[in-house]
Amino acid sequence: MIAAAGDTLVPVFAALADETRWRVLTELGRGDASASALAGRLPVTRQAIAKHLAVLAEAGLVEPVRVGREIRYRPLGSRLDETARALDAIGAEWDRRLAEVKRIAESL
Amino acid sequence: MIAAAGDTLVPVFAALADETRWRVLTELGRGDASASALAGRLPVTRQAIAKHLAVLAEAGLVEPVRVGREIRYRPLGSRLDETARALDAIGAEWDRRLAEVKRIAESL
DNA sequence: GATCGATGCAACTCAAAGGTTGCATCAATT
DNA sequence: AATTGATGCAACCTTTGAGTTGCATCGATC
Repeated sequence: MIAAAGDTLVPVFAALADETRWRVLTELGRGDASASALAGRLPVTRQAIAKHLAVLAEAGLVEPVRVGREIRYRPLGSRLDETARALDAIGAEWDRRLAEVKRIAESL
Repeated sequence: MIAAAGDTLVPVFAALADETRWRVLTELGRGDASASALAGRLPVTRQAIAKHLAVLAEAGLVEPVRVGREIRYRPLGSRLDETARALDAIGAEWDRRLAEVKRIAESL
């Protein structure tokens, strides 16, 4: 089960591993916004924002919503929830193994 | 609160955003191991493994344990737990905002 | 239908990161 | 003390990714 981590999770972590993308996500957390709108609030060009949004969309963290002639992006919590559960499971397994090692060590 | 994500979390995500590091973590999940031991099981050199372990240790995901003349590494669940909780909180906030938007939209 | 604001695509630069080879060093055992 | 297996450091190569500029295109409004 832990081996399945690499399949879908790595792109999500890669998407979350960039400071600028977090600023994008934080802005989107205040309300859906287009690439052009985001470019007005962050110190990077619109094209850079567009690339970041593509990465985030590919990872399933945001969703494009067409509004008139612009495309707004909406943050999706579901993928974050899945990721959180996966991390919880792995962390718990590590802790379980560590506890077992300690138990055996103490029983000597 | 969501702005605090970038401070400690980004290095963790960066550490988890690499396929090889997941293979290292998976191996460590089977039991503590040294860089040399891991190099024997994975298709990369010992130096590459050492770099990965340094990244993982810097992120607080593994911990070095000296055993005789070798240094074994142990996976730590605590940092994963923290990360999972942070993701949960952010995801919940997004969902809350989305629900509110929908509620307002329906009340028109 | 002309215009204006928005997105889309392509080529380019630059720095960071994964990986390698080679050599130095350190600690435990004999 | 000599040896052997392990870690540590440094230089180097190559690929990836963030960011830019420039131009093309598309869609809504006037």
